[in-house]
Amino acid sequence: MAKAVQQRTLKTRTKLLDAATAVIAEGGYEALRVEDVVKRAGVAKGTFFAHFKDKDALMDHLIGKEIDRHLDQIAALPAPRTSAEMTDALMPLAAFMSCERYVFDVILRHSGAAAQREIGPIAMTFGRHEQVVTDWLAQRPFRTDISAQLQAEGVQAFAIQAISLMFCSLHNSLSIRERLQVYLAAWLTPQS
Amino acid sequence: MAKAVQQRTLKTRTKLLDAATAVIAEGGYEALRVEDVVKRAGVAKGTFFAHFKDKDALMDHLIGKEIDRHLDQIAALPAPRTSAEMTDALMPLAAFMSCERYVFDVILRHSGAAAQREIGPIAMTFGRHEQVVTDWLAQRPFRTDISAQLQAEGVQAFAIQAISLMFCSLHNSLSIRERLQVYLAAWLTPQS
DNA sequence: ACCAAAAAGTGACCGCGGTCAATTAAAATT
DNA sequence: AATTTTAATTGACCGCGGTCACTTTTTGGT
Repeated sequence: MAKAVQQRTLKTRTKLLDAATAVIAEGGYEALRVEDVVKRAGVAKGTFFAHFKDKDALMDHLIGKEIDRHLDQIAALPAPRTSAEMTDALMPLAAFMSCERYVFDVILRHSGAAAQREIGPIAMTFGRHEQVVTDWLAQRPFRTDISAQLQAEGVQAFAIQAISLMFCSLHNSLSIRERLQVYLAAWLTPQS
Repeated sequence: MAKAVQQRTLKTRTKLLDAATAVIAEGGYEALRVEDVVKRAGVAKGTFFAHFKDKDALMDHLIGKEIDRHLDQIAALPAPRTSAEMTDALMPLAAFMSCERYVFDVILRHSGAAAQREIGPIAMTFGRHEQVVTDWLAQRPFRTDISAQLQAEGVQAFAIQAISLMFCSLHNSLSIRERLQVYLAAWLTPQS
């Protein structure tokens, strides 16, 4: 069996990823065209699709990597003691997720994988995110009537909602931070 | 000024919508091709795009209409007295929203409109949904430490989350109903 | 009834994601 | 070293959403 992958493959993949990163640096995620990427990488179009199932898979990879970077930062933080602290801790990630409408759409599309086999980078980060928040909540329980895991799922749901409403003209009076703060307070420290 | 729209226009529009409905009835939303629709309607391709900004606008219209139908049913219901009753009341809508992965994606993409002018049918239904739930909550408060409006926003966030996780292999042990039931109980009737 | 202006409709064309039979390069076998 | 086998790459091609200069139809004014 040994090495089934050739170095050539890795080199091509690196060229493609570097080219994609450069294209995105110039025009953002939405403006990325596969044809631009392959031209820049100096390979044929078909080669791209031998490395990535489709354009979405490339986005999944790149955006997933970026989310992971933010999660590294978040995981290194001490467990927040209040819902306000938790809001602050989650904000950098939320800011990235909302940097482009297209990026947010890609994230939502990939947040859950239909089949066990197809769990991609972004879906992985959602699992990781849930774990990080669950660990926080296990350390410093905000409310005790429901499990930390359930609370973490709620935190995720509210983060999505806060970002969604930021893109909505009917509800854009509050910033993501302000809205998330209100949600988390109501969810993690109910007063009745 | 008088009538700027000709009957011809309405007739063509009807033909397009009927054709689209027929195509969807045969192969579902995801399989809809604009070319099939115009062929069936007996008009040219360009005509389609004179009536709908793009394919997404057609989907927005058709799916929005379907959601509205469900909201009519829901609005006619008496205000639920428990979170379990609310879950039951919302389930038919949730079932439609999750009938196809593609449909759910379209709904998420259109749930908020970027500009005030561009509020489409689906975005309207989200406003209406929020209003219906807010009215319920105002009648029979579940918790009183936060506003009915805020509670309604949370209900929406959890409904989305419950559907999302149904499409996710990592979390598909529970049905939408079971998961939504747990969420709403924790959100509307916290015990601490 | 006639004509000019406005509205509606047409279809060849383009952009771009994605495919696949053919080609080339690398590894395995003799 | 020559040959077979397997992996990687290529680019012409396709499908389908979307555009636009042009034609046809309707309308409103005279």
